[in-house]
Amino acid sequence: MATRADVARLAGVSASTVSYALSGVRPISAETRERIESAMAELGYTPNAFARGLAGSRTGIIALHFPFTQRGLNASEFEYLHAASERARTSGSHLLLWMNPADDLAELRRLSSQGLVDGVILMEVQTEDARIAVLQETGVPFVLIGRTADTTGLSYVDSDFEEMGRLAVGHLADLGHRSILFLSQSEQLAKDGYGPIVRGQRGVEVECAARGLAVRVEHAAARIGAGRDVHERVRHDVPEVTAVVSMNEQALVGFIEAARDQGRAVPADLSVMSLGAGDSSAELVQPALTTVSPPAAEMGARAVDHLLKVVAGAGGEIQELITAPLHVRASTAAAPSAPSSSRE
Amino acid sequence: MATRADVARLAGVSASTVSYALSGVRPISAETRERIESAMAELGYTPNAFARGLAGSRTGIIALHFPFTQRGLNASEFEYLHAASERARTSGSHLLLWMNPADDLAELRRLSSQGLVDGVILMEVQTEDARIAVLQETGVPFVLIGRTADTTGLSYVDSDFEEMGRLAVGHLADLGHRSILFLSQSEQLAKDGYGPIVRGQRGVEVECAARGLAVRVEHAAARIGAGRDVHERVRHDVPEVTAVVSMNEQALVGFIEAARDQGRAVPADLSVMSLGAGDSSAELVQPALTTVSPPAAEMGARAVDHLLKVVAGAGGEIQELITAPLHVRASTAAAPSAPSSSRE
DNA sequence: CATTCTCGTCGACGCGCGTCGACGATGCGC
DNA sequence: GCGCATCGTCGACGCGCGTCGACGAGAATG
Repeated sequence: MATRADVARLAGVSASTVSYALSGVRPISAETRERIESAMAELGYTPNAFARGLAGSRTGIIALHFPFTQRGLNASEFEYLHAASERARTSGSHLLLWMNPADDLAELRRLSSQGLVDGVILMEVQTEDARIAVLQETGVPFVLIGRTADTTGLSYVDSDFEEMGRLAVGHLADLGHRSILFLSQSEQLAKDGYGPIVRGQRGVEVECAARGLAVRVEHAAARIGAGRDVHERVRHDVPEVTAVVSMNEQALVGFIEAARDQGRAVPADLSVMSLGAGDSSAELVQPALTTVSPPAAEMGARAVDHLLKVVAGAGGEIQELITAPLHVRASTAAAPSAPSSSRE
Repeated sequence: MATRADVARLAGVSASTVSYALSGVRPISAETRERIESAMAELGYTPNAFARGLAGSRTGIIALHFPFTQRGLNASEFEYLHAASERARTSGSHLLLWMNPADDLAELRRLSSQGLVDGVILMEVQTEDARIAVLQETGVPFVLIGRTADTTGLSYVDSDFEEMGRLAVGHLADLGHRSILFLSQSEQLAKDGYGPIVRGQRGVEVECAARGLAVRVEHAAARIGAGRDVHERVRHDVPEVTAVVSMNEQALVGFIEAARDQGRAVPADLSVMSLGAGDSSAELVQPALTTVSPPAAEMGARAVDHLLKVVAGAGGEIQELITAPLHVRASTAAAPSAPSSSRE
C-alpha cells in the first residue's frame, strides 16, 4: 500500500516527478528515472486504480454487457468472453462483466452513469436495440458485437450471417440437395429482431431462390424436444427435404435423433449443418457437424480493439463485417438419389 | 455528470448531508431526505464510483480469477460465471473478469495491488495453489471455488468430488457392473494436483475397493481423438470393462464413437457416465449422459456470498462442501450378461 | 429555569493521483 | 556578455466522495 508520496520520498524527488516518470508526459532525466524506478521496486509500488480514475480522464476499465437470453449459452459465447478478456488484459484494461437483462435499461443507465468505465461492448444486439439510446444519452462510448438495422454512427464488429446463410445453401446445393429446411430459433426471438437469425434466414432464402431450391422455415425453442417436434412436422409436410441448415444447436440434436429413430441416417439420407455453432460443440455431436461459424475469438478481440480506439477518440465509427469460414465435417454428404428421397 | 455538490445546491443542503442521506449513517429528517431525493432524481445523479472507492473503504468491485486451463471451457464453466455475475449484481457489486494464466503470479500481484477490488474469487484451484500466497501477501480477501490440500484459514465453496466418484461407482455397481474404467484428464493435470481429478479418482477407487470392483485408470487429453486411443488400449488390455466413469467430456465422446465403431452400443453393451459435466452438454451427446454434476450456478452464487461476508469482516473462514446429485439419463443400464462381456 | 442530551446539519479534511503553471539551470545565437 | 528557448523538476490544485468534529435547536431532566 505504498503511495506515490512514499516513492517520491525514497527517491528524493517530488510526487509529480514520479507521476511524469510513470506517464512519460514530460521528460525525465535518465538518472532520476532510475532512482524512481528502483524506489518503486523496493516499495512494491502499484498506482492506485481509483485515484487514477478520479484524477485522470481514462479509467482503464471497460464493460462487456452480456444480457442473458432465452437461448442457452453455448460454448462459443464463452469464446467471445475469453478473447475479449484476454485482449483487454494485454491492453492494460480491466474487463467488467455486466450480465443484467437486456431490457433492464434503468440498471444499464445507472451502471454507465457511475463513471466507472471507459466504454462498453454490447453483446446479443437486436436489430432494434434500446440499449443504444441509453448509452448515447450517458455519453459512454460503446461498440456492438452484432449490429442493428440502422448502423449510422455506430461502431460494430459483426459476422456476416447473410453471407453465411448463402454459403451454407451453396454447399448443400453443390451436393445436389434441392429441398432444404431452415431450423430457426423461437418465433419470438425472430420477431424481436435478433440479428443473426433474421439475416441468416434471409441469406438462406436468397440463395435458395437464386439456385432454385425449395426452403421450409421452422421455428423451435432451444430445447432438444422442440427439435423432435419439428422433425415430426417436416416429415409429414415436406418429406422431400434432404438437408437442414440449423441456427438452433439444441433443437438440431433432437431433430437428428428423431430422424435416426425414423431410420434416416446422417449424412447418408439427410445432411445437416449448423450456422453459428461453436467448433467445439460441433464436434461433440455425432456425426461431427459441418458448420459455418463466426470466429468468436477474433471478434471478441476486435471488439475490444475498436472500443479502445473509440475511447481514445478515434472519431467516426469503426465498422467491421467478418465472414465466417465453411467448415466441412461429417454431417453433410451428397443428396440421396431418388428412391431415398421418396421414402415414407 | 451531476455531482454531490449539484444535488446539495439544488436541495438547499450541504454536500455532507447528501452523503448521509445516501448512506444512512447519520439520521436525516424525512423532509430533508425528500428534498434531496427529488433533487437527485431531477439531476439524474449517480455517485461516482471512483470517488467512492477512493474515499471509502469498500470499492464495490470483486474479481473473478478464471485462469485459462488446458482443459477446454465447458458450458458449465459459463454457469459459474453467470451465477457469480448475477449474484454480484444483486448485491450491488461489479464483477471483474481476470482471465490471465494461473502461473502469471506477477500479474496477479499487480492486479490485486491496485486497490481496485474488495476481494477475489479464485477458480480452477489446484491442490497446491501458488495464487493463494500472493493474495495473502497483498492482503486482498478471497474465496476459492474448489479447494487446496490444506484449507486451514481459507474460505471456499467446493463440490465433493470424492463423494461424487463414490456415487457414480455405486450407481454402476447397483446396475451389476464389475469392471470399471476411470477416464481422467491428462496425466499432467493430475500431477499438477487439479483437485476435482484427484478427488474424483480417489472416490472412484475407494468405492470400487469397498464394493469389490476392478478399476482401470486412463489419462487422456481433452480431445476427441484421445478418447479413441483410450478405447483402443482398454479394448486390448481390459476387455472385461463394461462401464466408464469419465471426467473428460471431449475424450468421452471419442471413446463412445470408438466403441460404437467396434459394435459396442451404449448403454446396452457399455454404460458410460460423466462426472462434473454440465447438464446442458450432457444432453447434447447421444445417448444423453448420466451425470453426477456439481450445481455450478449455486456454487458461483455462494462464492460471491461468502466473499462479501469475508470482505465485510465476517472473521474466520467460511467453508462449504456441496454434494452433487446423480442425474440418471440414457447412457447407463444394467451390465450385459456374460456372453456380451466376453466378446472380442 | 438552568443544564444536559439527542437529533439534524454543516464545514473541513483526506483519499492518491494527473496535470498546470512556475522556476532554476542549461544551451544557444547574437 | 546578454536575452531567449529548452529541459527537468517542483508545488499546488482539483477530481467527487466518506467521515469526523462541531454546533444550533429542541427535548428531557433536575
